Amino acid sequence: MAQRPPSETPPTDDTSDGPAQAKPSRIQKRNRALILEAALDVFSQEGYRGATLDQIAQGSGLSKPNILYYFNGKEEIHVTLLNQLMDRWLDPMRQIDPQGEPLEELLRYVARKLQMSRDYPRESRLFANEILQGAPRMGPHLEAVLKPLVDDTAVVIQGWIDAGKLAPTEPRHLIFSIWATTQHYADFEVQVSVLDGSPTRDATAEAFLRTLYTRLLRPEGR
Amino acid sequence: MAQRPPSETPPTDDTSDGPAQAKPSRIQKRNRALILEAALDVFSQEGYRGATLDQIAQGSGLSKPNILYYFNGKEEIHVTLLNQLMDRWLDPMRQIDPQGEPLEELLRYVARKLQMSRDYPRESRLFANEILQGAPRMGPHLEAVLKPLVDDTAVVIQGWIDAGKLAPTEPRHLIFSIWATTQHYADFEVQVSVLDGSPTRDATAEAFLRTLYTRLLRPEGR
DNA sequence: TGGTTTTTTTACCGCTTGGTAAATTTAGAC
DNA sequence: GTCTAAATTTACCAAGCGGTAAAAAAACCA
Repeated sequence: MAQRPPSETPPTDDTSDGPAQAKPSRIQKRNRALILEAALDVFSQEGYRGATLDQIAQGSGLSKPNILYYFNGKEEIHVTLLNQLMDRWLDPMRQIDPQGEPLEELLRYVARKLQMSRDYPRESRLFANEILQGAPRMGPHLEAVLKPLVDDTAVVIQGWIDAGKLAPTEPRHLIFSIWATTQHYADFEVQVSVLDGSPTRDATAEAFLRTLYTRLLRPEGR
Repeated sequence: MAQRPPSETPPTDDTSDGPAQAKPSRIQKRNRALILEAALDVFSQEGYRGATLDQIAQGSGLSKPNILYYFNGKEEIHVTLLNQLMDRWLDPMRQIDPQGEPLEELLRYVARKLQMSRDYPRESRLFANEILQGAPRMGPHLEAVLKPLVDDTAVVIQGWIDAGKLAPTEPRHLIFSIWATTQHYADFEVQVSVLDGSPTRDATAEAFLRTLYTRLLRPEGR
C-alpha cells in the first residue's frame, strides 16, 4: 500500500489532499530538488503546455510515475516553481533602502536585477513565459504580493523626487524600464548573443545601464 | 482527386513539395488570412507547442483538415507568421534616416516601436515566445536579416556620437534597451495592467520613454 | 533478522494531438 | 446546364500526453 505522496512543502499551506507529513526524508528532499531542477529547465524553455512530464523525468533521472509520487501533477510542479521564484525575484526590490542615497540605491537595484538575470536566466524565462501567457497561474499572486511592493516603492521614489534628490520621472514606469532592460538580457539571450558576441558583453551591459539610469535620474546640479 | 494544397505564398521561395500554383484564388486568400489571423491569436498566447490545430480551427471557423489543405502542417503556419512578422517588425529601424537630426531620429524610432507594441501586441508576443524558446525556427533569419540591419544602425549611431551629435553610449545596447522598454508594454501587458490600471497609461509610457532617451542621448550643451 | 514503511518500477488507460485518405460538396469556365 | 477543378467534410489513425493501480524493491527500525 502506501500510495500517498508526501505532498506540498510543509511551510506552505496544504492545498493538496495528501497526509502532508511534516518531516520530509533525505530522499524526499533530494528527489524533489532533482525534479524541480529538471522542471525549471523544461518549463523555462518550452512553456507550461509545451513541457512534458517525460522531459522532466529524463532530466531528473527519475521515472514518470515516480515524479507523480512526489508531486500531485504537472501543474503542482509548475506552481511550486513559480512560488519559489517570486520570493527570490522580488528580493532586490525589497532591499531598496528608503533612508539611503536615492541615486545610489536605484543604481544598485539595477545592478542587482542585472546580476539576477545573469545568475538565474531560467527563472527569468519561466516568469516571462507565465506573464506572456496571461499569468494564468499567478494573477492573484501579482495582485497580492507584487502590487503592494511596487506601490510602496513608487511612493519612496516619488518622495525622493519631491525632495529634489532625483530628477522628476514617473516612478512606476521607471520600475518597468528597469525590469525590461535587465530581464531582456536573460529572456532574449539568444537574440542578444547573435547581435553582440563580444566576450565583454556583460561588462558593457552593466556600464550602459549605469549610464542610462544615471543620466535619467541625476538631479539638475549634477 | 485534387489533394494538393496551394502551398506557400508565391513571393517567397517554394520550400514545400506542392505544385505551388502562382495565382491564389479569392477563397484561398481569404482562408489563408483567416487561418493566419486565428493562428496568431493562439501561437502568441500559448507558444508553439502549446498551440493546437483544433484551437486554430475553431478560431478561424474552418475544420482542421481544411486548415491542412492550405498549410502543409502546424510548423508551416508558424513559420509563415514569423516571416510576415519580421518584415513589419524591422520596418521602424529601417526608417531611421542617417541624414536626419540624430536625437530626433532616435526619439521617433522609440515612438514608432512603442506604437507597434500597442498596435501589434500579439506579434510582439509571438516574437517573444520564439526568442524565449531559443529561436528554433528563426535563428538563421536573425543572423541573415536582423544582424546586418543592427550592425548598420550601430554604425550610424556611432557616427552620430563621434560627430558630437549624441552623448556617448554603446549603440548596440542602446538598441537593446529600446526594444526591451517598448516591447515590455506588449509582452508583459498583464503585469503592467495590474500595476498601473490608469487610463492614461499609454501617454505616460510615451512621455517616460521620451524623457528617458532624451536625458540619455542629449549631447552636453543641452 | 524480520517486519513495516517508503520508494520505485511495470504495465497500463483514456484522451488529445498532428496528420491522412477518400468521398462529397461547392465554385468557376464554357 | 454541364463539366472540371477547387474546396470541404467525414471518418479515421498512430503517437504522445498526463495520470493511475498495483506489485516489487529498497530503506528504515526494532
